[in-house]
Amino acid sequence: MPITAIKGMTDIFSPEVELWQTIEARARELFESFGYREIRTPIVEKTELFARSIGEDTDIVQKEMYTFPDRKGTMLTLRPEATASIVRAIMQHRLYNIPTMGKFFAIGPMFRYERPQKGRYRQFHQIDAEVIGSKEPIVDAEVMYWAMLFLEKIGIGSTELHINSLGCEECRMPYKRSLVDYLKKYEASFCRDCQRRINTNPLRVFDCKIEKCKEIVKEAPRILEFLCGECQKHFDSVRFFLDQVGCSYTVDHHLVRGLDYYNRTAFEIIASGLGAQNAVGGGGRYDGLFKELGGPDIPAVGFALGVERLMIVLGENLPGHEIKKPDIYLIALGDDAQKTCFLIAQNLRKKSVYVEMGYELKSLKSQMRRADKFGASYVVILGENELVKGVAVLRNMTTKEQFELSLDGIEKTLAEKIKKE
RNA sequence: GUGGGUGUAGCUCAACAGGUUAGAGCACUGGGUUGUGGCCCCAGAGGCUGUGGGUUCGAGUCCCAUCACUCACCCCA
Repeated sequence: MPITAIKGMTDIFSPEVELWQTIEARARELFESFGYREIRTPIVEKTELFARSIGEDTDIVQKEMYTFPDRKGTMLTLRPEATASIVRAIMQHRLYNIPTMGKFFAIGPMFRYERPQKGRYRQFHQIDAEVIGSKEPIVDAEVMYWAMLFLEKIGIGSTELHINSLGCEECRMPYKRSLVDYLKKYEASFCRDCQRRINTNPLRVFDCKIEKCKEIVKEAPRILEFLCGECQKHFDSVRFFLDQVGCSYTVDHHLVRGLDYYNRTAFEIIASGLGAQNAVGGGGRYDGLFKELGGPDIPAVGFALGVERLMIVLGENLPGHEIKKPDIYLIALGDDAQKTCFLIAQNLRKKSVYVEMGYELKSLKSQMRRADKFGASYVVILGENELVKGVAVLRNMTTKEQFELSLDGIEKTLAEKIKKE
């Protein structure tokens, strides 16, 4: 096997690909009900876009991006997430000026140079949604509701919605200070990773899986106690609307997001069966991002679902997926018969009949076996004898009944027969 | 980047404590009377045992290295 796919990048083919198609179709349907419009942005962007939006100091930007110069030396990056590109596109085309266009969705591949493991790949796919132009908490709630409803619709019922508020600039700084002060007191007791985190990204200490660290963190100050009046009001309101639609959730004080642009509402959807990578989706509010990227001051909320992770969670409970079976399998015996069959096949397909045919001139027996493997409903046999008589044999594969059909207008006869069933 | 696990036929797996031409099931190809599928029967094809070294009279089996896959850390969807 000389050339294989790149590490962490997978080929998707039947029968899984059909499942991908339905998942995507369901997402599109549901987006439509909520008024989302699709947006397709390039997979490659200038590196600067991601560096500025996601944050220079984040892991994604520091060590996980596929970055390379193009032939003129411009630094480009394969998108590691969708939000930055979408925000860029909205700004570039001033889409925020169109009153009916505030909700966008995108489905496609993302790239991160990480060590692959269960539920984590270097090329992975996201279903992404972004709502721009409103700072209202009602939107946050609706966005989360979409995600939970979608999961339910595709058969993933047992998930947990975790929410938290990250506050705004005003309340986050005092909180961070207070948290760092607290953590520093116990610095020596933390694991090496956490000791590092205290300085680099103190909020992440909450995620540590080591018992000792968890123990200390339990008593740490909570962001929610530091929220300013506005942020508190916002968060309460988000909760109110979630309650109203019967969307259950847990407030997770430890929930932190790895991208710098989030503020206020942050959420994650956790599912079992995923191993260590247990989030099927996550998102939050990013009111400052447009401005940060040099655009107008436009508030926004968004989220992404990991398609591969959805697949893992669906696991065995995949919605039954029948691969389409041919209506007719054409068997030709001999060169002349094959020429006629070829024409019949194409004519039938023009009439939207699913036709398979034996391209190899093999024995009738082996062609019948192949027709059976395809699960064809009917087989049409055309050999020398039939050709002379100007007929073809039609065999019903379930009843085993067979009779001759005139070759004259045979496509019409067959197409009508198929459509009647 | 750091650890652990695993690499034998297209797939799923065998091969006693190192011992002849590495096996099975499924899948594949052909056949079981001239041109009729599923079940069954027969036959066939398919592997430099991931790769490279080493130990040994002898290595799929033991050792080292390397690569790939996988799980976990880290981080995230």
